Amino acid sequence: MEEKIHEKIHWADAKAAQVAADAPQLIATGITPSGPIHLGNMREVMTGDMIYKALLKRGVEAELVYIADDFDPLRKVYPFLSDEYQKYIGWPVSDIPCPCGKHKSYAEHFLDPFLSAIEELDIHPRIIRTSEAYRSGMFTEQIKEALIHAEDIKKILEDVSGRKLEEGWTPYYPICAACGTISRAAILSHDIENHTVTYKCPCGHEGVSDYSKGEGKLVWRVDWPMRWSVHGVTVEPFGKDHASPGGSYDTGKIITKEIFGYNAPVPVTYEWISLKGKGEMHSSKGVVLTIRDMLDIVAPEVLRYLIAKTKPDKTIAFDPGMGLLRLIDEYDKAAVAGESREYELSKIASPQTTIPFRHMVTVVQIARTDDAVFDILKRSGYEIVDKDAVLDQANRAKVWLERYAPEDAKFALAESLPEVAANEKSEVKAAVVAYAKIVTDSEWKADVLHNAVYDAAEAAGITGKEVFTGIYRAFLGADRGPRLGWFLEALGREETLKRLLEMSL
RNA sequence: GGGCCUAUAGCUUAGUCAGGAAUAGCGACGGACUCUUAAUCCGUAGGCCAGGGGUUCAAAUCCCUUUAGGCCCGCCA
Repeated sequence: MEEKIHEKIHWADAKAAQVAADAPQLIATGITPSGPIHLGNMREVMTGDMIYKALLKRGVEAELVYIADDFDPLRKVYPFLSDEYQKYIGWPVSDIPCPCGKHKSYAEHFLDPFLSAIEELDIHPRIIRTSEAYRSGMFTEQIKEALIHAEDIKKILEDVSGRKLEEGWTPYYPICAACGTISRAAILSHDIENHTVTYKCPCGHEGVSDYSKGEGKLVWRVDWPMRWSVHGVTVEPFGKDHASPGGSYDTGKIITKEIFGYNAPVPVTYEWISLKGKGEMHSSKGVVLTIRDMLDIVAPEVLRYLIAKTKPDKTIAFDPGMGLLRLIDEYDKAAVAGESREYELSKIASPQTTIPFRHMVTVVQIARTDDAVFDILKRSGYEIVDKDAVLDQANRAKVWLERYAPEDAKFALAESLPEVAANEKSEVKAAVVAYAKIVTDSEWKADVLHNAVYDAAEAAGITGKEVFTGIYRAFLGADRGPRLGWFLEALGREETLKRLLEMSL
């Protein structure tokens, strides 16, 4: 009897259930720091982290590592680089000078902000730098095997991917002692005893490369399966580009088995994240929202929620405008309900506020100073538990308004009575002034203030709409604005009355 | 050219592996709160499951095909 059980299993738990529970698991993630590390890249690390947490929850021993592929060569002068970088093309990014001069290398320049960002996201992997791994000699035996079995590897690559490699192909690329590039140098001889090869670089230089000292690296399609075997990787998320048949996972699976005697990790393929209206994110094309950019406007748990709620094989079209507000609302709801698995995987131990982000967006547009933010919030009945958390949230709201908010989410408090209000019809002016009188002594509460509008309108014999518009014009010079009662509550009695009474002139 | 993935309500999406009455959220619409004004609560509508064909008692689900978009096969992680 096949009963169809439709209990919802979160993708991270489903993946975690695929691995052996009785053996320690190593989840590997990795990115090449050749440019700004963006939201799309972050999906890899977050995906790994969620599976890691799902494994721990199942009681499986697990570790998360982040492998920084800083030994990869710079491929071209990206749009964000100066032309001077032309001369570093082909160099390992760990050996290229930092663009800003503050970091040890080009690689660290991009790695540093990324590593601090993932800390904020409550992701704490062990960091492995490929350049250090190669130079430590930990791959020596495997590189030796790869060189010895170059023909076998070549055959696997040709069979599985269906392409043709040139005569004399080897999986090892030395770093040329003369030009510094990881080039397709021809390997002339291999001294197994002393783990060295002699090569002839396209630049003309002939030299010796000692692979126990990291004087060269394996080509990606061999490098990857080699690392699985050395590090003991059992689960690995990677982009869909690696996942196609004949792609590097397919070839890696066979290479790691036949050359290195190791079983390929459980694959987790993930889709790209695109920017709504702007297309996919590519650091090389300059279409990028870095993780730092994101954390400037979104709390880390919300970012985690975005990844947690979307299965890895689904494309995410991220909308940093109104879509972001929706996402935050959705997260807040999930947080209040407090029981979904998505929420569990998203929440982190960071300081929280109870203030809805949408409200904060209004508040920061009224407040001129940080202190004013606190005053307004207190007036609106919010308890300030953690001042720093509130200020963080206020800053995110400000940055959001500045960079991503659509025009109709923004308003500006006029310094004095706007012309459009001064020229208001006399009935409306009278009603607005009447409104001011009604609320002068009433309780300063949003719903009270809001309802009083209707009273004033009725008394004046005009519609509520006209009074609303009149009041918005008085403060914003616009016909619409944030929900009035809540807006005035935030603004405060004194300022409200002062401005409204100017309408009587 | 060869291979693969994706397509479900206006939007986001569950369900596809193991075929058995189409999920949910947002939005829209309607209502409630003395109330159209970025809130809350309640309710309603909205889908030939991309198109076509087939297998089956039964298809979003399996097979074939068409269309649209994406990815890989250029050693690029």
